[in-house]
Amino acid sequence: MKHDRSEIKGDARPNTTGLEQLIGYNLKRVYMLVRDDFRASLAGDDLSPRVFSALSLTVENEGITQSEVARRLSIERSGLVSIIDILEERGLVQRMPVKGDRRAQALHPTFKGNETYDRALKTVFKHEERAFDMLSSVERDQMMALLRKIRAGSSGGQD
Amino acid sequence: MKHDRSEIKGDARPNTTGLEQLIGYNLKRVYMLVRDDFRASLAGDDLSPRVFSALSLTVENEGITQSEVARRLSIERSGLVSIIDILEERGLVQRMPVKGDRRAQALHPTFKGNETYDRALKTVFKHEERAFDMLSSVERDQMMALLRKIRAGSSGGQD
DNA sequence: TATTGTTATACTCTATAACTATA
DNA sequence: TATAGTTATAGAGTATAACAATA
Repeated sequence: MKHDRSEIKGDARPNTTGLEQLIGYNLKRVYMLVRDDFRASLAGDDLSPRVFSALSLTVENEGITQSEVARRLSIERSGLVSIIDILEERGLVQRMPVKGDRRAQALHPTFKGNETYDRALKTVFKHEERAFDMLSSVERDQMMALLRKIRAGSSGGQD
Repeated sequence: MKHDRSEIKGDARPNTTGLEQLIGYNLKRVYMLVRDDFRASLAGDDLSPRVFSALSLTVENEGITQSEVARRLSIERSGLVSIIDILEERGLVQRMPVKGDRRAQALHPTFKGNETYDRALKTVFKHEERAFDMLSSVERDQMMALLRKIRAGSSGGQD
């Protein structure tokens, strides 16, 4: 039997075993911490993470199509519909025809959309400041570099 | 207007703006990549991430109560019930009475539970090897250290 | 044939509230 | 009063399959 625990009493087992030794588990816990703070931060502007990210891509890439947004966020086209619906109902984004391809819908931010995004982005910067304030500037750069390296190294993790 | 895009044509905008500059967004994308590979890895043993983590805590802390498992995983007690149900139905874990507190249920791994965990843990190690194989040994240690520092620095992120 | 946007549908994960039996 | 386990329920978030219009 591999798990002979007869010599270990109660909780004396070191946390070098089990979940805590796994990078993936620590990654999950950190992701959840950061996500919760992110969500709470943007709740004031009534923006969910999904809606914020779609707004961001629209503002930063005026005229982008829905399919392209879905591709960049790695979600299904079908799932994006309700997100754009929300942005359009709130007057932050407009669906407009694409000349040359009558299937596609180009997404354009409204003035209010740009304003809302600018405000939200400031909120997000404050959130990042808070969420990672236990890291030094060098450590944050390290973190970003490691995350980018993992994304670049995983097949299909480009965008 | 802050977002004057008149001087930027098409997609020429550098990706130092928007989502890609955020640690949180890169964290999310990496988490999703790793989670998908983790899930696919354990699918062969018919274990979801949730079930695996509960099994892990049970094997590593024989006699742990449901409430304690929920606390350590930062999920609600109510959500744990179905997870333990699955483990018990599959004969991997047994609910047993706690002497001195008749409200509590102590969780004990069965022989099969220990076996299954050992096998699953090997699978998970292979998954981690694969998911982070673009990082050097030093970089993996860096990553782990950074993640632990973030958890330690966030209020309530101890366990 | 393939792609865009869309709808309908279902499934996973999780949170909340309420209940019971104990403490 | 507070806690452990449980049930019922509802809400996100996401994936799949199918469809009409267009390429």
